[in-house]
Formats: sequence, structure tokens, C-alpha cells
Amino acid sequence: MARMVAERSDTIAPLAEVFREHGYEGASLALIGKATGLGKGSLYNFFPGGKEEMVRAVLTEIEQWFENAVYVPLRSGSDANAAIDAMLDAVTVYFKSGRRVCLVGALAVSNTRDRFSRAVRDYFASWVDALQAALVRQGQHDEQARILSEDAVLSIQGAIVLSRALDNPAVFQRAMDQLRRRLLVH
Amino acid sequence: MARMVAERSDTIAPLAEVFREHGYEGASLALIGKATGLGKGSLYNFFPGGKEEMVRAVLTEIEQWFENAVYVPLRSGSDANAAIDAMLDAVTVYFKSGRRVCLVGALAVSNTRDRFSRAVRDYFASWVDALQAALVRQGQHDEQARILSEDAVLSIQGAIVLSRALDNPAVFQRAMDQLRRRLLVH
DNA sequence: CGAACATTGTACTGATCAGTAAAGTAAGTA
DNA sequence: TACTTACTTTACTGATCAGTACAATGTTCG
Repeated sequence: MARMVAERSDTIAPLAEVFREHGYEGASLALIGKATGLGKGSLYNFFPGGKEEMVRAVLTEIEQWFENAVYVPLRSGSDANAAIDAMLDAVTVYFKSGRRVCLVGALAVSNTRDRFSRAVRDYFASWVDALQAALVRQGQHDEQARILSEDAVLSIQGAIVLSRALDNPAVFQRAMDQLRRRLLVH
Repeated sequence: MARMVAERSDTIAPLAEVFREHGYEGASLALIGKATGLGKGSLYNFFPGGKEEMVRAVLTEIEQWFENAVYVPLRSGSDANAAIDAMLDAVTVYFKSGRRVCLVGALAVSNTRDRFSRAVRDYFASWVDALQAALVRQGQHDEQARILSEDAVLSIQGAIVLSRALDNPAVFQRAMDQLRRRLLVH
């Protein structure tokens, strides 16, 4: 049949969006097909492991994006303060002020948690560790930096939940402002 | 057929648990039947509206529990500080230090959000408002109390996500300790 | 007793689910 | 030109989905 020369990599973004909007179970192959513009045949050609492989591909992509855009600057940026500030800007854009769900966070509270538990744990552990490293470079003690970095990551996740629940992006914005006050050295 | 004289109210608790564990879409009638010990006939006898009515019944029950155990003391308890302290104790037990998911929070990030958006919004709005009232009684300004109460509710939701993701209830505990420091007047 | 009613199990509906099989088509390559 | 490989469509599988229909049973009350 007609070839559309689709590339596997082109499917990741729409795949991510459909999993974010409908969750793992809620994202049916019909929905996935509509979102990607691909039929089942193409989908199983690119992802022989089915939905599970699709989610893993999406998680890998997300992990890489955060690694480059967030974790690397936090771990080894020349200016720790600037890296933290950039992180807060980046997540505000990435999560669209709470209008966009965090797929990894959603997986963490779903029944599919066990299936992707390692990826979920790694994502959050890397984030907390990277932020802790930046806070230590700022001059904070290890324990205090740990508490602050856990608090920051958890606040971002909670801000997504609450701003969506109240249907009010300003809640997300206020939470980010609050984090700036707590994390940045003036 | 044999009667087991089940009461509708007896089904709410197992219903809540199965929705928490599997989400709205993931909780199939087969799962629900197993959790409640009831067949489809009984389930549809008690809840003619099907799954949607079951979730609404659960949400009503949750709302009432929080109203009595948390919101009322926050809004009008004689000791605002004690009410906030009791709230933090109550949620630690209720959410089992993050091992138990918040159904309302999970609905807020799922695609079924629209269907239950009013109940979800009301739950969180009541919580934030009640906590704000307690903080104002403590002597805080309205705006600062608002920011603090949003921050507290969002931190609890985020603590559930992060402690589940890291599979570590201590994360939840540390978050509650942090909240105690921020909310309580010493 | 017997009628009205509430509760329950079973069997069914049609829709949708994830996944498979295979044939068809294009592009690249020898 | 012939062959291989990559991609796509179509049609199908059997399982499961939510929900319905209904008969069988018990309880309650006149």
C-alpha cells in the first residue's frame, strides 16, 4: 500500500500527548492511531511490543529531554542559581502552567505503576539528585539540600494536580514563585 | 436467588479502594464485583447509573469524611494551630504515608476529569478555603494565608506522587514535617 | 396465606479492546 | 530487471468491556 515514509521518531510526540491525555489504559489503539495518523500495522511495525513498548519509547524520550534541558545544567552548570531558575522556567513551559499533565507522575499513581516502576523511579530520583547537587553547590548542607530538592519536585507535581483540579493556571504560577523564593539565593 | 441482604452503604469502602487502585477506566465491573463480592445484578440494583454513579457515591463519601474530620475543625475549631496539626496527622493516616492514592487527585489528572470536574474542584476548593480560614485565625494576612494553604494542599498531593514514585513513605513523612514547620505558629 | 417488593445470579447484547496474519505497494539495491 | 526490505492496509481473532433483561429467590407486610 501507499507509503507515507513515516519515521518512528515522528510518532513519539503525538504518542506522548495521547498517553498524557488518556493515561496508559485509556489510550486505546484506536485513539493512538488517530493521534499518530498511523494504522495498527504501522504501529506494530514500529513498536512490536505494542502499547507497552510505545510508553517505554515515550518515557525514554522524556528522560532524555529532562536530562539535557534540566539535569545537566543543575548537576554541572557554572551558575547553580541560574540553573535552578532555568529549571523553573523550563517546567512552567513544559507543563504549560499545569494544563499539561506529567506522564511520569500520572503513571506513579496508576495501577500500571509496577510495570514502569523503574523508569518512574529513575526519572524522579535523577531530578531530586540533580537539584540537590545544585543546592549543595549553592552552599547548602547535604541534608537541607535533600529536603529542599524533594520539596521542590513534589511541589511541581502537586501544582499540576491542584491547578488542574481548580482549573486555574495561576495556582501553578504561584507555586513556582514560591519555589523561586525557597530555592534561589539572593 | 439467595439474598445476602447487602446494604448499599457497605459497598462504598471497597468501591473506593478499587477505584483508587485501578482508576475510573481501569476498574472494570469484573474487578468491582470481586472487590464488593456483588454480582452485576446487585451492583446495578444499587447503582442504576453504573460506574459513574458508583464514583459519585464514593466522592460524596470522601467529601463528607473530609468535611467532618478536617474542614470543620479548620474552619471553626477553637484552636487553629491544633486543627492544622490534626489535619496533618489525619492525612498521614488517611493516605497511609503516600502508599494510598488520593482518588480525587487521580481524577484531576485523568481524562475523566471533565465528568467529575465539579466534585474535584469542590473538594480542593473546600480544603484550601478551610485551611486559609485557620491560618487567618492564626493571625496571618489573607493573601499570605491563601498562598500558604494552596502550598500545603498541593504539597500533600505532590508528596503522594513522589513517595509512590520513589516507593519510599519517608518522603511523605518529611513533606509533612516540612509543612508543620511552615504552617504552625510556635 | 399471598401479594408486593427488594435482591440476586445467569445469560445475553453489541461495542470495543489488544494483538495477529497476510497481502499489497513502494523504494532501494544488485 | 529481479529481489529484498520497509511500510501500510485490511480483515480477522478471541477476550473483555459496560450495560440490559429476566427469572428465581427471599423478605415484608396486609
